[in-house]
Amino acid sequence: MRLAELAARSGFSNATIKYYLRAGLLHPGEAQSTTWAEYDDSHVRRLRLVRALTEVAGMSLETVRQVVLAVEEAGSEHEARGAAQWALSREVTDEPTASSLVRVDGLLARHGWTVHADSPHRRVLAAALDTVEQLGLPATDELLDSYAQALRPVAELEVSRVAEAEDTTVAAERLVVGTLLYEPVLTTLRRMAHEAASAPVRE
Amino acid sequence: MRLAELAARSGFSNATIKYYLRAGLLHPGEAQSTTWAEYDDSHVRRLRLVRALTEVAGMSLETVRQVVLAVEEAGSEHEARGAAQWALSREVTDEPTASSLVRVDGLLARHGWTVHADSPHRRVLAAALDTVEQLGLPATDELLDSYAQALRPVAELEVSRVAEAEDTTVAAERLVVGTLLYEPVLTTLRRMAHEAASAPVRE
DNA sequence: TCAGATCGGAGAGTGTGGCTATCCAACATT
DNA sequence: AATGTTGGATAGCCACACTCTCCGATCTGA
Repeated sequence: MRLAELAARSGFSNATIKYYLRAGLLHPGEAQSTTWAEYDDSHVRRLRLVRALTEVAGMSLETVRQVVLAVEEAGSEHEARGAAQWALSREVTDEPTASSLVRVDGLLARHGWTVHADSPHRRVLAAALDTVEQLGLPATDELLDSYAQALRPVAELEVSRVAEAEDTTVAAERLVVGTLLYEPVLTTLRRMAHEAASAPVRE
Repeated sequence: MRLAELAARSGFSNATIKYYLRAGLLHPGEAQSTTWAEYDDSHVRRLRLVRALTEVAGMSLETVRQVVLAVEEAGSEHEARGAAQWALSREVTDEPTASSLVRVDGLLARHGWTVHADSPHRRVLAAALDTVEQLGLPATDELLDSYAQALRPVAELEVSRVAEAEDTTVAAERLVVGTLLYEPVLTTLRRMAHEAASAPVRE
């Protein structure tokens, strides 16, 4: 299909697709002549992915580009996971305090979770703990433990579903999409659970 | 304290604080004369809240403003919850499909959750389900049920902690801050759980 | 065959968000 | 009275995410 048809199918404007091509968010079509390039389903899927990551996950185009490149270059599911995690973790501006890092490591140890020592999540989580502490709402270990305990079966189910994927590229994409796109599902459900949990005292 | 001291204590620049005052993110200080206004701890706390909501929760200043106003005007915890939820829910551009709304309602019914019929979360969740479906990663009821089941005890613990608050304003603030600021904690823990759950197959 | 439409590509322009810098009159300080 | 600082208003700036305009090459219909 030509660019115009890709635009019609994806719902993006002609100009926006050109912009995404320039920005490296979309791989070029197969040039058939100077004025003719063939785009296929992979381009449609990519555009859907970009839309999902920007609109649902609220990511910037630059972050989307890094995630997309990481997924593309990954030769294995493991590699995809590592690259995607690096790309997904927000830049933590403030260095986390040592005490928060210790708390994170303690949490991991209590639950027997094996996480890479230089995994970005350790620092991201520690920084998040610092922030809530500064606002006078310190997270108790009890709360963190309940989070960890609740998430373990969920994570196992999710990982097992990703592992079913046929192809490496599909698996990598599924991993990233699943991690990111289910986050709004999870947080919205949590807010609903709050509403439900406080319902008895409602008017 | 004067504006300059508030700037020094909060870490924001003089100019930025003036900008926040204009934007309605920060309530004015008590004017002592034409060139002298008294700021207090409430201003320091507010600035910390703004920083937390923008930097950690990634919210726009306009959204922060709405949340802050909602919390300020709330006369009761219940009111604060309603106002905050309205403000917190992202603008859902696409209308959710009817079938997703049915799935959401089914989920709520299965778990006995009471949620307001016009709660924004129903539509937000349904729209999120539509999105993952479009990307070929449909959420099974099994997955949604496991999310809901995992989150219930967590939400109950969180709600009980908020209920301990002394003052209505403090309770409202705590509610919003808790809901929003613990989201990164939760999502980061989920990503860690993924890493831990797939560790056995790591190199 | 050839005039006009369409294509892909590149650069400049646009609008919004989040600050930042400059100016100003009023006041406080020495 | 001279100087410096304050709060308030206006305008400017920069990054992001497009969007518009132009261009030469090529495809298409009569």
